[in-house]
Amino acid sequence: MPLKIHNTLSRLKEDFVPHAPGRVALYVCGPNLYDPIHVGHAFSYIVFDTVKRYLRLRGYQVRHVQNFTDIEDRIIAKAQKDRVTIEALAGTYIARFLDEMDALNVERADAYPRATGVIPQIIEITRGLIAKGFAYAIEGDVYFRVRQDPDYGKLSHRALDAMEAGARIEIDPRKEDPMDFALWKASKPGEPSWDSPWGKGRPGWHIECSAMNWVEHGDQIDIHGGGQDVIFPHHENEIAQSEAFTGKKPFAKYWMHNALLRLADDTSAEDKMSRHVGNTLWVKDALARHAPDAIRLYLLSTHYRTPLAWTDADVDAAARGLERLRAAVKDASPFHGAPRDVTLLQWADQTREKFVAAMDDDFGTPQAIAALHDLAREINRARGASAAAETLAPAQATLRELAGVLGLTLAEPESKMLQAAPFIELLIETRRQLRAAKQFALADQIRGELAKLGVVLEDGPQGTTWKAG
RNA sequence: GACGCCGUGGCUGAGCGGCAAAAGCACUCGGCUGCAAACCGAGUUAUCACCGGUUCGAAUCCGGUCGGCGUCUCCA
Repeated sequence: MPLKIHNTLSRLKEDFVPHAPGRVALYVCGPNLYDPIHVGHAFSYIVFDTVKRYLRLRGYQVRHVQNFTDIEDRIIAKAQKDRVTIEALAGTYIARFLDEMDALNVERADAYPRATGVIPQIIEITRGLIAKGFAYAIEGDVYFRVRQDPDYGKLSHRALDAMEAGARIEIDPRKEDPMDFALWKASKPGEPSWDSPWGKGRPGWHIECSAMNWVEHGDQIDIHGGGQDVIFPHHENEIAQSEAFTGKKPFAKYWMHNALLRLADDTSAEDKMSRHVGNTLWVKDALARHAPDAIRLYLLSTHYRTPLAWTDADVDAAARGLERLRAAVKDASPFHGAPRDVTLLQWADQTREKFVAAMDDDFGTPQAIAALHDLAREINRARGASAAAETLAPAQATLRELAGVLGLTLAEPESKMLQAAPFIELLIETRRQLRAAKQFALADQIRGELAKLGVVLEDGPQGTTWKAG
């Protein structure tokens, strides 16, 4: 069975066949560096991190490129407001971005090109487009001539004439068509600028992605990803520029767009999370409240093309579900009573099949997660029946591996009570002796008092363990 | 106005023409335990928004209604 991917271009699920067998060129839209990222961004990056991990499980060699847009109107404005250079501003947010991605177990991309790093190529593409009649220069600006591109609108499925009716920005009378967009903008005094054949200026908003793709991947790529909010105009324009410049179609074979995360606010109205609207939850704040695994499990529990409204209560519910998966991969029982049982192995194999079938269908993470829960239950059941370690281990390895495809570590959360550990162990030992002496009232008191301090004791056949509650 | 998306048990959320409508959270009862927790088992909440149609058969397809949402040069 082939992997199927929903392609925004065709609005259909298509069999995935990359240009080069076994290799995938993946480009994911990265952040504009004028602010930290919020969990909506993180959702997109987690989705495509999962896509990448799954492609690898499917045997593909993936080259993943993610851009940093470090020159743009808002960045310039923010840098001026903060009285720093755009380089310094970008550097600050890039460092923070990488830290936050690491924390969320989002694998690093193979390359992180920056818009300001591809200025010569941007100029080259712009010149090429002018030479081919796809662009024109006016007073230091260069615009793309949308009427020259008969395919314009094919990604967002819009007709040029229909769009003009809804245009709500002031029309620049110098442009041949209101929909023509800037490839290069003449710089205003005090703004960062680069020399070009059209005078001092800087890139428009869309051209940098065409240039970075061209530099990192070449004329054509396999998968281009991003949020649904950048389908138009950003990706539409990117296609127009790239295909007009290289003459090769399609620029990207599969366009994947994740639905937008919403944030339920106090009035219970749910709006798209957006830096412009102001209803954002910074990744940093989300990480302060929730474990990375819980955040990922929560975000992936809905299909990536279905809108999701973030609530802390739902993330907490996901965290409790995560506990079951964690419990299943804990150390196997050291008892050797039961014979090695093949039933559990069959469950593991079946889970792998269900997982792959779910992910093959346009990355069906909700069903993939359900399969993981099914396997966890079987493992726990087998352990409850005193299954031997060698029976549990292969199934646990499968669970770990598949959870890993979703970027879940299943690691115990870092204890904030490491300092207290020796004292807790001491209390546990004291309590063990009390229990041995049937002094249950005192033993229960210790357990109860520790619980109040956020330490949960669990008595098992092999003794008592504790965790931060 | 144009182009789309969504409405499934208390909550989250799969399924998208035909096995008893996944899975998680919550809840109830039972097992295990000195008692708990964790885990396991059993179970309760579903007129699949509403109306009509197509079909042997629809949550799933078609038409309409109501409600919610996205994009239409700020946006992951």
